[in-house]
Amino acid sequence: MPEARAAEAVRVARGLLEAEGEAALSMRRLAAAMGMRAPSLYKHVPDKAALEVALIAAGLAEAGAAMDARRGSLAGLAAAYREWATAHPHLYLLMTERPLPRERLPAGLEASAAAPLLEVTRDEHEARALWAAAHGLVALELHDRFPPDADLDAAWAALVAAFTR
Amino acid sequence: MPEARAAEAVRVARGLLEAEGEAALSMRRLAAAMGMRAPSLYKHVPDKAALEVALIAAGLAEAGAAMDARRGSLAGLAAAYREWATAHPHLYLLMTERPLPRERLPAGLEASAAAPLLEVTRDEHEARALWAAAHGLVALELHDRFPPDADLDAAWAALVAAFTR
DNA sequence: ACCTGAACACCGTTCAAGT
DNA sequence: ACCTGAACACCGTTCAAGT
Repeated sequence: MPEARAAEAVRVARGLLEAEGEAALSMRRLAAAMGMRAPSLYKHVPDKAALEVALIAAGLAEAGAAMDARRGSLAGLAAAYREWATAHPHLYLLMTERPLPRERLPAGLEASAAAPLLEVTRDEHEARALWAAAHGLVALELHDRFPPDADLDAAWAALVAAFTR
Repeated sequence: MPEARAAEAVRVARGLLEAEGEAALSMRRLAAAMGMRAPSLYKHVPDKAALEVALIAAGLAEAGAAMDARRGSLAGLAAAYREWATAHPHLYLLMTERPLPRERLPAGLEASAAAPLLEVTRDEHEARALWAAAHGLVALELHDRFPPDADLDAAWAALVAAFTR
């Protein structure tokens, strides 16, 4: 897919998503931002799902790198996870609230994003539980599901404590 | 809101949501299922958001009751949470993936749904972390985000172990 | 009191037609 | 090769009009 104009579509799509949220990521809005009409987009990109796959892949790589930079400590990884997600809330939710399109993703991407967590846990099952816990805290925060007075720093500390010994 | 026809709208809306998912819960589909056109719905219900609030309130009450029935044991609560959520996947996601409309919800509903978790943890922060962990596992499962060969029973066991002592 | 069609401002996508 | 308008099958919502 990545001919010059397709790469531009992905770049502009990410800007729309991050700046204005999921609702702004429409083929009509994107086309307008590129100076064309929606049908023309289909000469450069197969469909909207392909655009989303490209955004998901980029997000996974970046989030993985952010965690890799804090490799080794559970508390550091948790902080890196929360920071990356809250810095890219709309992209984060796009990455986690639909099935992972594994066959359209670069080989090894999922595994390399998960590696820092596996390193810091006993086994894959504990790594899965830890990932889910971090995801749950982030997702509920991003969706404004906690009471307004909830102390989320304390909740993260409790999570880290639970998975430490 | 709950005049006879409004109550029917909520009932039929829940049927559509649970049977066919979020996309089926449209004002046009709902109206058709009730033998009318979409604009007529607005004589009985303020808007789609009000319908969703009614569904969320019902879901919270039911999930709370399911957990109340397994009060006391962390493992039992975790199992009750997972079972209720996977039995009502579309309603569960509707309940958790948007801000809680607290001012339109029956008083005390949120607190009573949270009570069984508070009972089994050290403090509110640990309760929050535990809820988030359970939510994360459920949400990632419902969205098909785990590898197809992931052992989710083992992940739930690891979660329970982490929060036990 | 209740329901309607028409309309408005949107979606993703296809396709014949224009340059 | 690239872009277009028109169309199709959808959204939530408003409103004047009908019974």
